Amino acid sequence: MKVSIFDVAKKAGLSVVTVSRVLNNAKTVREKNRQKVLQAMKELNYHPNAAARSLAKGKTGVIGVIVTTLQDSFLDTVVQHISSHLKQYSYYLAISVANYPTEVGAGKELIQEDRVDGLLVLAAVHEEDYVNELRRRKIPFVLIDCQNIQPSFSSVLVDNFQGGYEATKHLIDLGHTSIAHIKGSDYFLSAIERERGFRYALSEAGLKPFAVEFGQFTITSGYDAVQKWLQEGSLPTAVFAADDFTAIGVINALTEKGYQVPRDMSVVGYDDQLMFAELRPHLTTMKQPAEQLARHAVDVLMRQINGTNKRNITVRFEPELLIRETTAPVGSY
Amino acid sequence: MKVSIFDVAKKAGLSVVTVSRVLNNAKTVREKNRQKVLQAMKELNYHPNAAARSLAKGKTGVIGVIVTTLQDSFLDTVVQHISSHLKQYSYYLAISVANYPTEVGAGKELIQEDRVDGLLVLAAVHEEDYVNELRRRKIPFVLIDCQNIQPSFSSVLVDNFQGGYEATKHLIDLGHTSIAHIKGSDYFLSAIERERGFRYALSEAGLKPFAVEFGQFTITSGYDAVQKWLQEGSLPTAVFAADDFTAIGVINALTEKGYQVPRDMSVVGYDDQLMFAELRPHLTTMKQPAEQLARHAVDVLMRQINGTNKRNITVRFEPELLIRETTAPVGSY
DNA sequence: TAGAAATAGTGCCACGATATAATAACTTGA
DNA sequence: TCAAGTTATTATATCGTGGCACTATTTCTA
Repeated sequence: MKVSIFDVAKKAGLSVVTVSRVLNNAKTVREKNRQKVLQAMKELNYHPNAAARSLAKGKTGVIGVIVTTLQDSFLDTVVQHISSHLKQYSYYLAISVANYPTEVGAGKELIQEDRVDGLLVLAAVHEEDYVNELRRRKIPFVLIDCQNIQPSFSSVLVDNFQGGYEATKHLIDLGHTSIAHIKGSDYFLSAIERERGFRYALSEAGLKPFAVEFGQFTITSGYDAVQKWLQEGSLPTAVFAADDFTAIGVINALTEKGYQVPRDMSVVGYDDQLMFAELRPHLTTMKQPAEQLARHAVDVLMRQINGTNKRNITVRFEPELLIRETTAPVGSY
Repeated sequence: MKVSIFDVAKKAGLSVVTVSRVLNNAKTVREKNRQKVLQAMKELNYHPNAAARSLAKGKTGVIGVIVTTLQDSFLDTVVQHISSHLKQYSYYLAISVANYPTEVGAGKELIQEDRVDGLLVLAAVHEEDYVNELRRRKIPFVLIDCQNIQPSFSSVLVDNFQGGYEATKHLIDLGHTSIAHIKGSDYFLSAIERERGFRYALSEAGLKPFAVEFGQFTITSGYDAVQKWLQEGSLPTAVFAADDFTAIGVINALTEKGYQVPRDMSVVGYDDQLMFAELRPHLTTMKQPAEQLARHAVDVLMRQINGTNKRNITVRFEPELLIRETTAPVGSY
């Protein structure tokens, strides 16, 4: 029923081994025979069985991706790029949605049963234990946008301090002096770093924050901050929000009260979430280089798997400021 | 180095077969011995090798999911539910992001190399050929929210006609008589069905549409429709938007021009996209039962794989109207 | 306590490919 | 033309597990 390598060999009038050679691009096959084999494979519509191959080679051709949620366009984008980039290496993608904090040991089974040759860990939070386990088992892995920046791990991430700094600098350059920040959850290093960048930019300019509000990367965070300021009686002229959700919340609250952005307030977000791309006014935001991140992570992982990697390195990419419609020079209206 | 079933057998003082029996939950193992085996497995931290198992059993324990994009919260949610529901069956998830229309034969390799035991096809558009190929190869599959409703395929979907009908009925019940619809791309059956539901509800009430505008499930679609109406000089009092993005675009355009929702216009969306859940005013929308959909699809697929499924059935779920803040009785302000 | 039923164990092959090492077939040069 | 060297091919063992057909042992039942 099922065509195996034997059938191909028979049809081509050669041995199984020769067929295997062709499959694995071994050099020592006469061109004429190679053609015969290819022809036979085609006619029989033969495709090697992955399980048998894995068993014999000790490699699966599968990469596992551990991700806490798919409900985030930045992560989705990264995953999508990982997927397409892996294809170039003829690798497949197995996804384990971790659902933190319920499942801490996500993807464990993938490793234990030797289902994957390597792992990409996305945006994990408390990954130390997990990662040490991987290390102990000698499973190649690369951390993407994780907090753990131990130099002994392969890791790619985006410079959040720089992002916070640039976003704030942009507002300062527009002449704003009354600038607030709405933080992300302190739980995430990214939030802490962005705040640090914010504070640094201000102090560099000899300014003090109008306010620094708590938030959790949600629309509500931005909405509530504005409510609070209104109740207290005064608004800043500019806000650096820890992410696009927060920024949208800010704009939403302002619009609802009859204020306009950027006339009454300039707002900068973070992430360039696709879903908000079309909302008016178009959001000025910090874009993270998802594709670069994905590509680099995959490349590094592949080198680790092939053993051609010398040492582990943390690579830091720069975010990019996208100036759109929610920021304007102070008092320009 | 690597622990195999032999090591476990040795440690437990039993034969390999008995260990294998324990692994496969065969009945004929004395409880005492089963414990001995489990104990040995634990101590050695043994886990069966997936490749060897697949090869021997002819099953992989992996389900493939074909999806066109991860940038949609409805699909994401479905995938996430699939993932967690599969765990109950001890199955893993391999994802193939199709990127329609570039890659039509997505996931082909998954099948050809016997990497999966079955497939879940999400929201495919022109899947006839693809699906026929699956059928020919006798790969179990279930279509989720696909257009193809041939009764000979297993398929689960949400009743879009009903959704369109209910959304519109809600507006009619609120007293609206000037109701418009902004369509989704005609390309999708879901869009066509929702429009049909819309028209049916109106005609049932003896009403005519204020307008039916073209759209493509985007924020811009909604935004542009409002712009157009404003230019033409009059607005409907209510709008049924083909999806939440469109609805957000409508609200966005209105707010920008100083109109308020629902004071000046009632708006109903479709999908209950998570990302908009916190936006004010909270969107009245049609929620699709993502979890039910995922659960049922997985169950059916499992039954197909186990051969306990008699015949293929199309199951249609009902969407649910979530009345929130963007709809109000006509003239209530 | 015999006999039936449940439980364990043995050994061998299959699964579909690759690795290894031995063998065969070509080249090449003097 | 033939030995030496190189390239191509093949037979066989192997990867880790499950299936099968029996046999051996233990436990339960009447």
